[in-house]
Amino acid sequence: MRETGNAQARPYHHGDLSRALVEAARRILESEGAAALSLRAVAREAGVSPAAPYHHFKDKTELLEAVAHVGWEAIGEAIVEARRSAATPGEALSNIGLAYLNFSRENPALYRLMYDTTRDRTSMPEHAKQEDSGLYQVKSALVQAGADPDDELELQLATIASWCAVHGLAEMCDFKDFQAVKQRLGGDEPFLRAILRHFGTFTDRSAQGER
Amino acid sequence: MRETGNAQARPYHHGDLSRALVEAARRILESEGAAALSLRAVAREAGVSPAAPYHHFKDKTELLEAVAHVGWEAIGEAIVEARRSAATPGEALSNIGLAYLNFSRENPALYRLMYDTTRDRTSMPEHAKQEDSGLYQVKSALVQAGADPDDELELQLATIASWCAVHGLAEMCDFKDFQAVKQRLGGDEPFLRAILRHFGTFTDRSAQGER
DNA sequence: GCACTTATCTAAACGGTGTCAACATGATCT
DNA sequence: AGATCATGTTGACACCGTTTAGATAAGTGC
Repeated sequence: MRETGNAQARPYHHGDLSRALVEAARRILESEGAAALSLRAVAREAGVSPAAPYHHFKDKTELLEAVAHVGWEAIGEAIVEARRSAATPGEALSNIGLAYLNFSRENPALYRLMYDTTRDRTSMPEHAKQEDSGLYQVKSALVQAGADPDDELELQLATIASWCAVHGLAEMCDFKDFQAVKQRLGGDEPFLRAILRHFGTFTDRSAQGER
Repeated sequence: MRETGNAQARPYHHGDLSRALVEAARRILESEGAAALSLRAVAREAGVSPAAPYHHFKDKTELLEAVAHVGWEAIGEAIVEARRSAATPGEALSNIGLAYLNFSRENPALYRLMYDTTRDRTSMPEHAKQEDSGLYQVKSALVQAGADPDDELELQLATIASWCAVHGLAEMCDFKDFQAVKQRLGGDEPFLRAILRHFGTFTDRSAQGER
């Protein structure tokens, strides 16, 4: 009954709350920050009682994980897109890094939430393990940029290093201490590119030195 | 009055609570984790009422910052020591990185707390800005390892990159996804060394390729 | 149509939290 | 001595995550 309007199933009397809750959470995260993201606030924002979410998520944690999930999907899409639009393999690598960083700078609270939930489980988000996911695109981009595809160990090390480096940069890139350097380089993006270039794993291995 | 026993000033009737609170917090952090670190729990552990801490710290945040502070001091000392015990400039660089990583692995909850509080202020901990602090030792170690001391910009970029990379690795190094690689390399330390070697900024610039 | 089951939501409560105002205590100073 | 001020306690407040019990509405079988 009712128009099935929004594409996905809307099962019972309220409309599908779980989606509404996740969206409410994202809204709060953007407008008021992580400190204001209480279960009760999310329920309030969605117009239901504080206990309602417990019929859709066993925990506050589980709700946050759902929010993080959509975040990982979004950043994954941004990465595939960034890679596709690159001219050279070397550019693809730095584009991936830049896409990751742009996402984290545009959604800082969401990115922190994403990372906190994955860190609590001490394991990569599920997407990262699927070939088509956009997160482990780094590995194949490394190969295209000149890494030896037969040296699996070396490849994994380079991938892990890339991941760590770009995550660290994502968390620190807005530190005030870097402002002077940023200005000297002419803005945020040149700064990020410069730092990426210092990470061994984001540089072009095929020797013609991009850009 | 009373024996001045523990070296430092113990001003009023209880003994100096602020130090006791910080130590209580560290104890809780180690034994029960960050989730259990409430102001009330800290007060309980220190044997005072829940409101007592407010005469020494204006906030829970301010108490946590004090805890983080002693953490930064400790990691700084570990870094100077690690650098001192290095034979070559290249070894000094990787030793610094490794000391940082060892500290974060031995005190995971404390390290996370340290980083969370500095991140909330979006600026490096104060120690990092002092020449003798052990944190900006990276810069001078880079010079000794072959970086051009006159190119201030390049030097700062390399330092920032090192910092970001090692922080990212510190946060991710216990991910289960890396266990296979670790085993293949024969343990945690070889793994960490290998990743460090992939960070452009931690490699020896003086061309003789350490180890 | 009906009863019955099941999913969903509400109301009310519990223990825990950060914080504050009011008050008590004891050290220090003149 | 008394006054002052730093330090402590008590008790309250609003908010939090979570659970229990009960209301309501949708789907299912007759």
